Amino acid sequence: MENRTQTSLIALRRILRATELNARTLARATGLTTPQLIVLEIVAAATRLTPKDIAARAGVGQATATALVDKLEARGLVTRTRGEKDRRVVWVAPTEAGLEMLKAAPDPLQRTFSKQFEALPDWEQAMVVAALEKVGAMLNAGTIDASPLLDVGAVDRK
Amino acid sequence: MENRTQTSLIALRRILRATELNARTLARATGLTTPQLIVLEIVAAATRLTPKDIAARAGVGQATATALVDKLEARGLVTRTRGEKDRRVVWVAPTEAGLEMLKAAPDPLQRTFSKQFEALPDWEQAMVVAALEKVGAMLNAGTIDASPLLDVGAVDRK
DNA sequence: AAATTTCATTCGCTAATCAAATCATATTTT
DNA sequence: AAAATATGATTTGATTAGCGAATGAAATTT
Repeated sequence: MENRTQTSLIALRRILRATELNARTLARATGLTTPQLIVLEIVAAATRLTPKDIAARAGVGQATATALVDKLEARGLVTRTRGEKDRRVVWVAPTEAGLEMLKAAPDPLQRTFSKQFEALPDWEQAMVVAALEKVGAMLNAGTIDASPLLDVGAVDRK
Repeated sequence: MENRTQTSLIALRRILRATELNARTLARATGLTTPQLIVLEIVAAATRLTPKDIAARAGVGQATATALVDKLEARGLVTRTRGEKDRRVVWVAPTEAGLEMLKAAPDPLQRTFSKQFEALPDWEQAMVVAALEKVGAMLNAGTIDASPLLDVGAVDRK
């Protein structure tokens, strides 16, 4: 019974796999790619923000954010407006069409999850929440102090 | 309790985020990109297999698998050999250097997770396993759970 | 022997991503 | 005020990933 670690790792992978597949399906359904959809969600959630903010929230570079906004703008899902007070900034906002798109194609994975989660008995909901938070904490603990470990480095450095 | 759904979704996102960051860090440490590393892991776990197998296990097209093997071969991490019996097939196998690379830079996320998981009291291990499996099942309920595709190397291979 | 299937690879194309350079507009210093 | 510096967005140039269709080579089937 020692490979519970294995079992949990497999379960984790299955979760990752499911979300990955979901992203692709969703992308195909909306005609948008995953990164584009993420940006659209970010924009819609904030009602108005700059490319720099988008980059920070999406975890990509500014150049990439600009490129993604280009795509969305070309599709009429977001608009760009020069800042009045500071003309260097650009405000990106969702259009009606953009909001519609999100409403029409809500994240099916989230939907499925929510629906099933809410159907669980109370004790099981509590268990799932506790376990997920535990796992999240464990993984994040790793990322933070794993830096030295990661620099096993020079493996391929020149 | 509407809130618990939210909480669990947030926890899930945190887990996804952690794994994503991990992939990037790891890629940087090894000098390989994430897909390349995945392929290398698959190859190393199987000791010898065809591009077709790789494609199936990595969940990408055959053409993409070929391209990734190209990169790894150019770096001297894997070798290609024509099949003796059936000359259409190509056997891809890890080189010493390839195995070294994986040994030198093992997946830190898995490491951290395993370590912390094993430190948990028995009841909590059981809870985490149960919850992760539950979540996996819930997420997969929506999609068609392609079992062969789940066969992603290292972790779940003997 | 001819047709079909099966693999791997190549080709053309799109998308994501980054770093560095560029351009326009503040803000700060001298 | 003029010059220097800083900031924000974009452009440019490059690499990587990925797909589908076409190609080529080697079985296998008819």
